[in-house]
Amino acid sequence: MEEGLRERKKRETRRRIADMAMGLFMTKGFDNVTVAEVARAADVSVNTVFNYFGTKEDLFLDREQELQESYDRVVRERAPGESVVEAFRRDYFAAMDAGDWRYGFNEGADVFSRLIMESPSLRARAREIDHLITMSLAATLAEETGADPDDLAPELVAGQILGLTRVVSRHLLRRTTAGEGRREALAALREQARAAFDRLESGIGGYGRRPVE
Amino acid sequence: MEEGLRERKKRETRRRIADMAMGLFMTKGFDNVTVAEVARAADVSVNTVFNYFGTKEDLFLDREQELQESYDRVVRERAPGESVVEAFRRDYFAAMDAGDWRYGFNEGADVFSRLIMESPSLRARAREIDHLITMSLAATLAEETGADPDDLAPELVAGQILGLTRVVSRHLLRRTTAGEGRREALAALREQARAAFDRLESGIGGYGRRPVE
DNA sequence: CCCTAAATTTGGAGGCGATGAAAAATGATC
DNA sequence: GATCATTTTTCATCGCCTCCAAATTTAGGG
Repeated sequence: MEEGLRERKKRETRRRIADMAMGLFMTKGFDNVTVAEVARAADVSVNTVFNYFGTKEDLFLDREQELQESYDRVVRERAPGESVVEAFRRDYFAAMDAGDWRYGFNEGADVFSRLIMESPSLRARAREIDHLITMSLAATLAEETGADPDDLAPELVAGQILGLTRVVSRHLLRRTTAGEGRREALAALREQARAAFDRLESGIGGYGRRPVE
Repeated sequence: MEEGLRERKKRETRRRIADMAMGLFMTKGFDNVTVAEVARAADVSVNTVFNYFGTKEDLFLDREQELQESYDRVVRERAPGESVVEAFRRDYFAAMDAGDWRYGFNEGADVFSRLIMESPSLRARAREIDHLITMSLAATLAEETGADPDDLAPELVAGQILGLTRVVSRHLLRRTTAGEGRREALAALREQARAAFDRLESGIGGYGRRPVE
């Protein structure tokens, strides 16, 4: 009894709902699709949709929660002699080469991101998830470094690192959206990511220093 | 015709709605107050409430938008020879001494913050405002430093600085909520804020470096 | 097979935030 | 005081979401 009929049907229903929803969102935009519409397309009742997904937003941002585990692993599996930032730098550049979806480097990530940007409720939910992921990473950092519970460093470091990846990846979206070829945009991004990580490592103490008159 | 009766009444109505709303929110919690309730308390119709405030959340977070201008000024009015981070450090510590509400140092900021934390929709809206403020600060930084439009430094620096203030200020809330006296909590916070700004200036390049085996 | 217990799905009623349009009230203007 | 513009109200409606009870489906044992 590895997997009963019940379990399989549940998994299938969940997937059918999510797939139908994504299809509708992609073609019509998130706010122009009602939950009733999704339910009809998936051939279930509205209540069943809310049975599997807490909110309409979760229909769209289903996979985002997996990121949490991914980032935690980057820290935990960093190499001997490697700092946390170095580990993320390595992970980020590897993701660029591999077209990893975690940082928005996959084909079609632009459509996905644009849909989020265009919907206030999706933006809000995405930010909430970002925050949860940051807190999770902070907890992992605190555990890995044996930090004091009152030490703010883990939370600050987590915020700075993830903030960096989000800003840099968002810039890629801006460029491709502006019509620039994906190839050139990625090449330019590599340089900007390098500079960003460098600045993160060496600090921004002198940034924008006003000259003495 | 400095100010007609019309203008005055509008201002009064707006204020009455905001005040009544805040009073209800404080005593019953944000999610336990309906817009209809606010309207009744302010003696207007529901539509009038939405006439003055775009959403229910804006009833609560009315003043937050002023922060934008405030942070921009910190950058623009930094002293000769002073870097951006130094200017914010100075502003932040001055605010601590003055009990400034901008960073949550005023009396009663804890109640305010707790209400935000406890309501998902308020949290979401607060984060959206945070993001807008960060983007505004980034634009100011770009202008002040004459940065290239493709330079990500302004956005990254803005995010790091404001992220720092939010994390540190949130820690004060955690401490006072835990029962610690405001006096001691503030004293401890000073040291933590100093460490946080130092780390921001000098970078986190070596953070969490795993020892070579 | 049949029966029962448990899980899943459904329908219906309703609350709440938000929008839109037309009617009513109020202030401004001449 | 009549007229015009603005503001407020009323009324209708939509969409997300919750709660509850009834109906359906599956699991497991006789």
